[in-house]
Amino acid sequence: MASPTVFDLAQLRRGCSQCSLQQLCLPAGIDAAELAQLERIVKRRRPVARGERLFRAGDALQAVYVARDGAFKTITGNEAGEEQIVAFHLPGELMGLDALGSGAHRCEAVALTTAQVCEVPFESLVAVAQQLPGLQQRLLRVIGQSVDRDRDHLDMLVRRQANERIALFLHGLGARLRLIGRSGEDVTLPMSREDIARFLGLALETVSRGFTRLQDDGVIAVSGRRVQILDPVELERLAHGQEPPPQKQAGRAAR
Amino acid sequence: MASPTVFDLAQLRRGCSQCSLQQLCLPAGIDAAELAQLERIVKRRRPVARGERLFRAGDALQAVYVARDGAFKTITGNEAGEEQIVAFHLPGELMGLDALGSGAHRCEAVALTTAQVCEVPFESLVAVAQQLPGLQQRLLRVIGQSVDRDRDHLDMLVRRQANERIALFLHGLGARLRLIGRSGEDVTLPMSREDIARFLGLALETVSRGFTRLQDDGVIAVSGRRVQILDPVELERLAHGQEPPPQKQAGRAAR
DNA sequence: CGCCAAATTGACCGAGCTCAAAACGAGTGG
DNA sequence: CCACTCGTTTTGAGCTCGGTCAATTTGGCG
Repeated sequence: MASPTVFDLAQLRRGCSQCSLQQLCLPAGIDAAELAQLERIVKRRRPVARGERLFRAGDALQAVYVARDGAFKTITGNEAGEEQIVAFHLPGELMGLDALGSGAHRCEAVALTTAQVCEVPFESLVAVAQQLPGLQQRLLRVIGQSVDRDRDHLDMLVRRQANERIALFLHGLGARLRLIGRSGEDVTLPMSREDIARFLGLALETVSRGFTRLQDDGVIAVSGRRVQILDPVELERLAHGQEPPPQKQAGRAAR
Repeated sequence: MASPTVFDLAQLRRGCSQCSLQQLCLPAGIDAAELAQLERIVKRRRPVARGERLFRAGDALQAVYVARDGAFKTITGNEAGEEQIVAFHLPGELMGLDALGSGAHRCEAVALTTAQVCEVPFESLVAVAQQLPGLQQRLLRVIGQSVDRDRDHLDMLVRRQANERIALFLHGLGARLRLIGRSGEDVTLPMSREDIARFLGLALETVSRGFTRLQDDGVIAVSGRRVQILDPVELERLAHGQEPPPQKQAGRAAR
């Protein structure tokens, strides 16, 4: 929305050295010569359309992926057919590591919006990492960060009230958006209420009610997928399980 | 129980090449020369007592650990002070990888029973892996398997009924025990009901009731921490969300 | 303007949490 | 061998949070 979305071939060709995610993505902390070697194996793909899949469950591990912009969800199909959301992926966050254990993907990566994706053939990545200690360490760290996000997700699901989960979700999303230089206080959610519900282990109605509650309490302002964090401090309090103080500034009594 | 538990110094000194976990642990799939190089950096520690900690939250990443026998839990402290159980670790399953992302441990590893532990200094491990492609791949795979277990845990917690979680837990534990050559049908649980509850995101009373229910239905026999799987097929059905058939063989009507 | 998907709101109900008490088992000491 | 204690586990009873079903409302788009 903010920037023109014309099809910019030049931008498409830009390498890691000019990518705004350089400090967050695999290239972080390796020197110029090493960067060149990494760049040689990275493929940049043309835009991925909303709903398109990078890989499917059962696919052999060919490559790992990083979005330059846009957003993805990784999902697994419950044997009941219901889809469960494993993670959301923002730009700079690696996708495809779920195949490390068995060599085949356990989930599918679906684009939530149109997106630009870098693809790194896995064999080449491992081979290059073998030669470059810096990249090797970087790779382990990126994997670790992905595990950390999974852990945060887990913390969100265990023994937490619905409202707590929702606050935690908004809080965490804001923090990650700020990391990639976007506002964490004025967010246009790339995912539906149903996606959020399936991520948080709640019914979609509960998510909707939670949003409404936060709005009534003056913590956020919601308009469809646009969410503004009005009171980050209070949001953080709620995320950590504190009940809202009995009386609040915004008009809740007046319905 | 089966083998004498005298303090066996010789066994303590035995290297990876004679370890029964060789096929599951890091050494799997690397050749003899490589194995020797790995062995050089592995430290074997004397027994760890029940309740002892391998590392604490916030500790810098020094080493990763593998139990040769015994069992561990990794826990994180809820800010509320309540401990949340992140994972249980059986022999051959790596511990300490939670520090990969930030360089510091996010959780603590606590021994559930007396245990024998191998300690692998992390820096050395990475350095050796740098030189040995086989070990490098092995390391990534072991990390991946650990992520897979986390994923299974997550699947257990999201949108699953209490009874389903419990069945899934027993089923998964049995499968992992069978992998290390122990019976999956006759298990002495190393953890308390409370530990299980904190792992499954349930109240301990709910876990206890779930066990009783499974016993009443003739699926398992429970006696304290001893659990026998009487009907593995039915257990698997329950684990996958199927309700028990209306009429069961065992006497439930007769209380 | 009308259509369809997404989101909100309402009403009801049941799984599972909480509080409470009893039963059990493993030590410990007389 | 029994009595006593302490921790773990089981069982019971009631209530609440959040799921389910259903009816609107909203918003995007042809």
